[in-house]
Amino acid sequence: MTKALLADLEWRGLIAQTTDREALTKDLESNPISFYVGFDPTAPSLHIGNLAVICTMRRFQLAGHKPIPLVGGATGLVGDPSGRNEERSLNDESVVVDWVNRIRKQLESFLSFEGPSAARMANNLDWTAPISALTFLRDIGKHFSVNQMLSKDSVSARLDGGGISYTEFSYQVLQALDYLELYKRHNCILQMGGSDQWGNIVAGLDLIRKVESGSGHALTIPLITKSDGSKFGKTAGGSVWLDPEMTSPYAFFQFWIGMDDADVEKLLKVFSFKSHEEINALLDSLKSNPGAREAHRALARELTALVHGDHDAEQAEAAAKALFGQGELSELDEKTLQTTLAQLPRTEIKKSETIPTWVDLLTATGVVDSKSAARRIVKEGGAYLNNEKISGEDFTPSLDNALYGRFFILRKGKRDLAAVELI
RNA sequence: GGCGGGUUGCCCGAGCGGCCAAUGGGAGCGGACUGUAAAUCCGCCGGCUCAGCCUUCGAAGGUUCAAAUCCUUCACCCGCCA
Repeated sequence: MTKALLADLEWRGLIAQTTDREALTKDLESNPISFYVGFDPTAPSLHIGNLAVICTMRRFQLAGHKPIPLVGGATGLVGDPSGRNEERSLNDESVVVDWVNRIRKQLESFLSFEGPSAARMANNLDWTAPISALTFLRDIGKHFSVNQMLSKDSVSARLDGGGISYTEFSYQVLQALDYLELYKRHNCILQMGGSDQWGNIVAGLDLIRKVESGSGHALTIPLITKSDGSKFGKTAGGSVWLDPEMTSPYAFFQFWIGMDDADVEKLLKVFSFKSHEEINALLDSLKSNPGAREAHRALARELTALVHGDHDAEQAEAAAKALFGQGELSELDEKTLQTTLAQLPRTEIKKSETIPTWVDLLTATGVVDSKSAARRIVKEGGAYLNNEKISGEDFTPSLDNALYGRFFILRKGKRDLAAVELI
């Protein structure tokens, strides 16, 4: 499989750009290499946009290479200008430290830290923090030509647009230093990243050449795009996060299930660890029997399991089946119902108090922004209680409607569900 | 520093004293069709104690029975000149 690694990536559409392809192929095929991918802590969690490169890292490890996931404890304090037309606002140091820890933990679950190709976690704060400003300017800065720095896409875009601070302008130097450090410490000879990272990665290669007379490789993967032009990984509710507290496994599962048919082929290839044959079989099914949605289901199942574990993936799928199945909700046993509802947006009311109207309940779950919005849903005929359509803006569920005496399932439209528990 | 243009609801963008919660497009939402898809069609799309009321058109003041629309000051953006 090692030999076929790049070919496999190619087939999956995962290669945007590489440095000398032949040299890279040769290095990958002759020996296991160390390679790194950096993740800056810009939020408390990684999101689905990070997943393609994470999966790619995993593919490299499965092929016998040694991953160095790097969390940008230092670079996260500075801010990467790549792909942004505005200056980032700086986050508090304590916040970044917290995010570093959380992201490190998330990354750990995708890689193996044992065996011959064990992964090794890195944090660029380790070597960046101790450097004095003078050392930095004399030993590192001297190798950078401002002329070249200005020509990078990430910088020139900003020169034309909203401007750039000295802080963010320096970002590429820090990232270059990371590559140099990892090259020196662990003989890391490949850096991967999203296609917007090309400039930063190449800056590192230049630095390695100048300081160590060494050489390495760069590989970028394309930005995942959707066929309708909208941004992959964004939903109405915002980003799809990998943290189950921020995006429930159920919502995560639904994200994949709801994908356009037109995008499924690309997504399966990018994200699935199935063999080419298996993937092709799923794609055949998608063409011949689209209504069955087998490819969607396989994709959702596999990725939810990868990110949240088998158990949560099964729960999410079971929940989907229960809530969207043709079966009666009342046929679900209490325990299944409870675990299913646990993943939905929810609210609680006291049994002793008067039950609020459907509109008030839905508003309380946060599925709609305002009461007016909830009223509109009722007026337009998109309001359901326990999968049965209701009407009348003042409709109020009664205790008799409660499943097992304590649950209401509210539905808005076709697939937006929320749970109410009577306590 | 001088002169001119601009700042409108999630985004783009009309409106230029009353008929304006504000045209149109996009996004989003609901319905129909279908497959928890796409396309299409229909409807909705500031809030609320909802046949009424309240708060919006960069900010603050002012004129008027009445202002997003007129005046003043301030802030930011964009052109031309220096």
